[in-house]
Amino acid sequence: MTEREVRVRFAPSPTGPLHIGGVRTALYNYLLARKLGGKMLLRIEDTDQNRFVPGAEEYILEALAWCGIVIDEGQGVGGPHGPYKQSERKPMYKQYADQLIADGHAYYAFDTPEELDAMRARLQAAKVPNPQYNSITRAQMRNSLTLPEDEVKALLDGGAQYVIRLKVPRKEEIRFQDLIRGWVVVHSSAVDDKVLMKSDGMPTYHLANIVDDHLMEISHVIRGEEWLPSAPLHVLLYRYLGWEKTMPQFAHLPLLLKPDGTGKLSKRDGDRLGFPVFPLEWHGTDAETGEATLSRGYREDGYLPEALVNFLAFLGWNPGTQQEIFSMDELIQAFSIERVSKSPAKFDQNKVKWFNEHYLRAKSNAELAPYLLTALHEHAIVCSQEKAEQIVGVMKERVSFPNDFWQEAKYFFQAPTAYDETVVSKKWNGPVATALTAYAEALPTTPEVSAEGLKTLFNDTMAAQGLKPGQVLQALRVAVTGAAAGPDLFETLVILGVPEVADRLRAAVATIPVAA
RNA sequence: GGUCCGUUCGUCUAGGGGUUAGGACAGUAGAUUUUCAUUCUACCAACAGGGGUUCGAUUCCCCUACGGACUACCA
Repeated sequence: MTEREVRVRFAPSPTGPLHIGGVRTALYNYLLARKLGGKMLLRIEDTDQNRFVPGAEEYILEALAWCGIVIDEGQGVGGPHGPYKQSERKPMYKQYADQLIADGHAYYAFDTPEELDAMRARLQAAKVPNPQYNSITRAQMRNSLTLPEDEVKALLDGGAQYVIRLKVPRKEEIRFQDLIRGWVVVHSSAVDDKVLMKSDGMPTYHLANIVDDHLMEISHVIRGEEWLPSAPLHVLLYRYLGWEKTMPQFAHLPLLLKPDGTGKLSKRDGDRLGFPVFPLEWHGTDAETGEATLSRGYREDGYLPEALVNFLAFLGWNPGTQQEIFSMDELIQAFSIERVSKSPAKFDQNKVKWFNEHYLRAKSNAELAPYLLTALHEHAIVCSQEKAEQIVGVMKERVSFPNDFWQEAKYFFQAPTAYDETVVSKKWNGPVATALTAYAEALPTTPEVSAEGLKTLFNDTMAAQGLKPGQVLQALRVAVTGAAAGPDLFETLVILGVPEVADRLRAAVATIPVAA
């Protein structure tokens, strides 16, 4: 390949929310495009009108944007090769099917679904290993290869329903080089006479895909492994259409597998597995019952897009170095399609979580504060930006998701209504209660409202009470927060503020009974 | 069933004819910490099996097993 502009495309079907495997496919396409200075296209493959799902296209656009995958050309962006939605390109495909027929590489088929079923049943009964419409069986079917010319003409003129099928040669080795797998060789007898044009006048995936990739000057086709079996068919199409010289290079990505059992990760696995398989939340309807369904999304679950992207990039690829943390720009620099592995990868929930914690901790308090503020707002709690930043600052080391901030930091806004039993029973007693009362009294006199200042005051007060700080510390935390564990206690007190701490101490001493 | 693809620690993977088979996540233990978490340190843990080729194979070849994808007028 010399001097050809690199143009890759992500071509999903709008049949529902884009799932995480699709996001990875898009990501690899994007990384390659950027790495090689090429273009990333987005094409919507909606040739199946029955499976169209409203909102799916918008979802795809939003999900890619959230992940930071930028589309250079295509649906939602525009460009010189539009339209980028196949249903809007419908009139463009027929001529290529006609050309194939004229060249003897395709033919009309008039078989009804019932006739096709009957054929398959017949072959099955005859123990034919692989029942298909092919170079052998087409001789027994009703098509323009078996029917007299005038009858075919009459059928076509009479408006009979027909499809156009590719005439796959009987004995031919079809080979192509896959960027990830090397040479792949398939015998043409394993490929059936695929339908190219459906009876509703729409092309099938195979035709539309090849025509569009050609017209859009796609240089690399990077897609999931589920397409590998039909790649030989696509090679045939390029050849018969006369486009073999500019045929894109293929790269078939290994699949993403379910973390538990076996099989590829599917849209349905979401709730069952307890983690999202979609980038964004999806409001759908159950196909059977028609009831509204809600599928979790990484975004709503509190994952940072950079964490998801970093994790996904490493599922099936690695740079060959020990570095694991990569920003999008670093991924672009390091990416190469040759280093994509051949074997499928199981989804690892722990690893995504780890990536998320990493990116969460790397964020500034100012960046994190909005997450807390949003939750606070939902609970009608007013909080300053400054205080929110302080809180996330002490909390970010201990949470996995920004969504956890509210839950973990509740006591900054609400005085405890219950006190941790274990600590109370072990650490709470008369002298401790007295000492805490003394501390509450002393607090307003502290020369310095800082973690250091409050700690010094605490130590001095305890000394005066004849107690060691360690004997009272735990009780202090429980009295103020209700919890047994949390971030640095004196930092917490500073954020709470002296008057509030003093109030809470008095309340605790008044409510917690002293063991006899 | 048929065709195709795949197989290194529990998971993601590095490596590659001669290595103590490396890293990360998880797990375990310890250190630090007023606590939990963080952080740090250590430990645990793998070349699916069988044949070749070779002085030598986890690495190359073949077979078997296992896993997966595909096998629609769905993509």
